[in-house]
Amino acid sequence: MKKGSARPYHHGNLRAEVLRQAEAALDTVGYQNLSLRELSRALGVSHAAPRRHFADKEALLDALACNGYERLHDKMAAVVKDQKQPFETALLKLGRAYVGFATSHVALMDLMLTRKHDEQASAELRQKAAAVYGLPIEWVARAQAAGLVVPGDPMRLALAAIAAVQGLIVISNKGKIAGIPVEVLVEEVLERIIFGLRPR
Amino acid sequence: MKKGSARPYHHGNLRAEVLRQAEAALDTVGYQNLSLRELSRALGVSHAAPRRHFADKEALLDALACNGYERLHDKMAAVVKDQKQPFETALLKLGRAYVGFATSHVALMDLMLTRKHDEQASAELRQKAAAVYGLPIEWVARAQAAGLVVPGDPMRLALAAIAAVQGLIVISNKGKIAGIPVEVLVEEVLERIIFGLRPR
DNA sequence: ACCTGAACACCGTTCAAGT
DNA sequence: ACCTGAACACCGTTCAAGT
Repeated sequence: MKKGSARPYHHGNLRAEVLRQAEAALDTVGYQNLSLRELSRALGVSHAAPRRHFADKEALLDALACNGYERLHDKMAAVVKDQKQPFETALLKLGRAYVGFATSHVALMDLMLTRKHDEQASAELRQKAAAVYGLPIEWVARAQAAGLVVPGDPMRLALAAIAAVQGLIVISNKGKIAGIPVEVLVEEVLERIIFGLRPR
Repeated sequence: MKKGSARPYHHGNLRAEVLRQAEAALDTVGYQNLSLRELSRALGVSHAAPRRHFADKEALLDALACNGYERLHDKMAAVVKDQKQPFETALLKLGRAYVGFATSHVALMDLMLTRKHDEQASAELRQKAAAVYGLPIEWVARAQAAGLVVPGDPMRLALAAIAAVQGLIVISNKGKIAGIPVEVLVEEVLERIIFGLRPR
């Protein structure tokens, strides 16, 4: 193989390539240990090249998290596309989708949660994260309109369900709690919470 | 040579000093950006000195997290010391204590949660974390014995409450969700979950 | 416009040597 | 036993220069 002849000077799609490579590395090294220099090396590019597309490491992490929230939202929105399914079904499906994403993208989810609270998080990231949490809130509001859920601020009512699902993921280790898969536990927990939301 | 001096070089008990300095730095820089060299500098000690007491940076973080779980457990155990208080009261107090600790030690809590899942986390850390989660489980078991909670595995029943409290903390930003203090929300959420645990 | 390569100021970790 | 100081192999970031 001839040195230097393997790649054109202008990579052409470096931004996308860096993101792809970074996410691939995420699950093996964790987001803490992502190295811009190592990513550049893996892509056969100088260590300063990514700078053209990401102002700094934070910007790359932000873009990764943003992309994650986008995919998570798409996945969740898809399972509640059918507006005619029962409220309980929709909420369970949303929980399952969230948990499914979290367990299959552990490091990415970790990054997403961490960056969402960062002072310097982009407005885009905040907006994409809010869209995810908006889905269950919307369904609670819908259920209220149908008289299936006690009256009150839909956001505050949905919070028990959202927090529980989020908490299960945080507490869990490699998708399990005390040996039981989170996929199983999320059903139990959500059913109990749905019961607690019923008009008395 | 018999020494009257309590400190061999610079510090008598470097281990304790490093831990203290590290926790002080935690809330200003976040656990991600803790630097052993900077801690050493602040303590007026060589950058290699802490190594005598902490095998590596992970060991220091592990010790910090361990210490955190110990204090959290003490705080939670104290509020349920009175074995005669009602089940609901005890669970609410446990939730408040957990949230109170988390909101007043944001960076430390972040570290504790992260390290608990780490492959290389010490057995001591795991045990101390488990003790914390054992407290609400114990109270669910107690309530079951009194016929106040539906039958079933106490751990799985307590999980909705534990997960919800944990989730509120993770979702929250600087102790608030949508502008509402987590201290307020945790009461609402726990009351709803307690309702869901009642025998039907 | 996009990328390189040297330079700078930091890290964590190791280790022979000092006290 | 406890700590130092130099050394090593990494970082992220900056910037003049190349294509």
